[in-house]
Order: sequence, then C-alpha cells, then structure tokens
Amino acid sequence: MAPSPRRIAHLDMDAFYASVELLRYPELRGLPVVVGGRQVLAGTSHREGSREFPRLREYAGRGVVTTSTYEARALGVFSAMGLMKAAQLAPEAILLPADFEAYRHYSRLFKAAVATFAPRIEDRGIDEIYVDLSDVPGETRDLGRRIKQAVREATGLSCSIGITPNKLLSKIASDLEKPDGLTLLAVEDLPARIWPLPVRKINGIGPKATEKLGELGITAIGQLAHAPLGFLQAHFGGRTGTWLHEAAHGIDERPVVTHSEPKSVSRETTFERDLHPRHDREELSALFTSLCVRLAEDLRRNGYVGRTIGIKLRYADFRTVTRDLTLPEPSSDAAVIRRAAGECLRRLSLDQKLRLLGVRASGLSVPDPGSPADPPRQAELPFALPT
DNA sequence: TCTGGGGTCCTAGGACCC
DNA sequence: TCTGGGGTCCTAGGACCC
Repeated sequence: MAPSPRRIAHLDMDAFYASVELLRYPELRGLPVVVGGRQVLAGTSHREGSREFPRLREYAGRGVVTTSTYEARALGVFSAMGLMKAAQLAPEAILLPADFEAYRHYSRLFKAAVATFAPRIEDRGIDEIYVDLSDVPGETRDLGRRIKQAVREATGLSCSIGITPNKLLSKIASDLEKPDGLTLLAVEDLPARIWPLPVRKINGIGPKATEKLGELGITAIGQLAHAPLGFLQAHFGGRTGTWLHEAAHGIDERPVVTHSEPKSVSRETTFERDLHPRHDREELSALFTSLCVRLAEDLRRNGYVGRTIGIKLRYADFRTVTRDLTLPEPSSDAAVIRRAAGECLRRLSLDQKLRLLGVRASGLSVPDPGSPADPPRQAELPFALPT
C-alpha cells in the first residue's frame, strides 16, 4: 500500500511590508503605495490630520522597490525595481520608507499564530513559511481556512496559502490565487494547473535558467516535463538536469526543516555616490570600519564567532568581486575582523570607483565559554585603509 | 531609469595530505 | 626519473531567493 501523501502548506503574506504600512495609514488604502528607499525624504510635511505623503516622483537616489501594493503593481511597479524607474511609471504613487522593526513585529505575530495549532514550521524569511500539516488533524481546506483566519486575527493582514504534497508545488500553488488565496493541489492536478505555467514559476529557476531554457524552446513547465531527461542533463549537467526533470513532474521530497543554524553573517552598503579608493579614502575607511564594527556586534549579539572573514566590492560598472581569508582561530572581535578584511582589500586593485562595500563572516561556530576566541568587548581599531 | 541588503547553495581549481 | 588517486580545505564566482 502506498504511503499517504504529505500535506505541506506554503504561506505567503500578501504584499507584506506595504500591507503593514496600510495598517498604520488606512487612508492610503486603494492607492498605489511603494515601500523602499533608504531615508525619509527631506521637506516632507507631517501635519496631524491632513498628512502629506511623499510621492515617488520626489525621490532621487539608488533605492529599489521593496514591496508595492497591488494598485502600484497594476502600474508596472514591482519588487526590486529601481525607484527612479518606478517613478517614471507611477510618479504619483506614495513612497514610504521601510520600517523593518514593524515588519519583524508582524512577522513574529503571524508565525506565532500559525504555530499554535501547526507547530512544524520552516522559516523562509520575514513573510513566508512552510508548514507541515501531515500530522495535524482536520480536513485540508478547513485547516487552510483556519490558518488564514488565525493570521488575520493576529495581525489584521491577509495571506495566501498553497497546500499540496510537497514544498515545490505548494510554493507555486500559494501564488496562483493571490491575494487572500487558498489553493489545494494534488498530483493529478499537475497537467491542468502546473504545466501551463512558465518555467520561471518554479522556485530555483531564475532569469538565467529561464533564458537558457527559452533558447532550447522550453518556456512552459509542461514542455520541461516532456523534455527527455538525457537532453536536460546534456545541457544543464547531471544534477541540475535531474532536478529540472523532477521539478516539472512535481516531484520534491525535501522535508520541512524546523531548525537551522546560520552559515554566514554580513553587512554591506551601497554608497549615495560612487567613491574613489584614493580620492575618498578617509570616507571609505570610516565606512569600512563601521561595517566591521556592526558585523562584530551582529556576531556577538547572536552568540557566534566566524573563522572566515570576507569582503565584497562592487565597482561603479557593477562588476562584483570578493576576497576572503580564513583565520587560525574564529573571532567576533571588531579589530580582528577589520584587520582580516584589510588584508583582503590589499589583494584587490583599487583604481576604479566603488559603489558598494561589504564585510562577511562565515565558518560560524558558538564559542566555548571563557575561551580566548571570545575576547574583551572593546578593542582598538585601526582607522586607516591599508596602503 | 541603471540595478538594496541579507542570505543559501553549487561549482571548480589548487593546495595539501595520505 | 614522464604524468596515480582520493579526500578535505580554501578561495572566487555565480545563480538564486526573500
């Protein structure tokens, strides 16, 4: 007898950041609203009663759209789009700065609400989770309705849920009836509901793979399903070819992972304007040190030390390079991190303008209590870039 | 109108060791 | 003094995701 299929839910909050902002500013409901950018705009009046909100057209800078309301999406404004481009499409849209504290608060609320009756939860970021419902009693659609209701009662927000035998299909399903959707799918529904969709809908197929598949004449998931395994393996390699084939057939045995340890921690910043390593040396050096200090704080706050320290540079032409260095002993000390990052920096030619600088710690571990890997809190910092 | 910040996983070459 | 082979670590880059 075949084992009964799992019941895996994927829950995705609808336009999450923007929806949280609408809780705060209900008068913006129904308007195109965009969350993004880095700071509140200067000159924006905040009068009580008749509040003036900044418009997208007033924005100047390097920010991107983090979330847009469905009204803004109707104007062509989507996540990850540059705000300057978004302003061309929707100059009158309201632009609000991101308030991650608020989003984290609502994130905790909705996850806690789901956990009260479906505790096997995999965190997929601030606004998404997978939930293993296999052992939760109740009829599937009813469970879905109860989860949505619990989320709404806890947060005042709507979400979309897909429930299928695995994570891959549930992720696709949760998107099918957004917003406020509840979509149940069984393997028999694959040809009718999944195969007509573009391959890009498969989580893990991005712009590059979509492009390459397109060149091979494959645009729909059904076409991918009918491509011979050997053909896919020949073009994408053994592993990826097999994965593409299985994904198109709705096969995915990955478990819901309820706990995982972080692998790396990083801090990076894109400058307001491109900076030259020599001409803007002092400003860059201060930024670099500040990134190291914040990274060290992040490590300490979360109780980790890192053994590999790396840097990331993005040149003005958007070319990105990384360098890293593995230390003899792991550390969370800002001065140690700064020194290692400085060593990495010395391995790069610094004759072009930069737009981004980042620092990363990987090879994380939890330090032994009292070990020398956990040095005193404050240490002296070298404040100059290596020459 | 140029493209944020925080992550994960995979690949691949060279060093190094047995 | 012809070119073995496997395992692991380190490093760099890239695709992808939220």
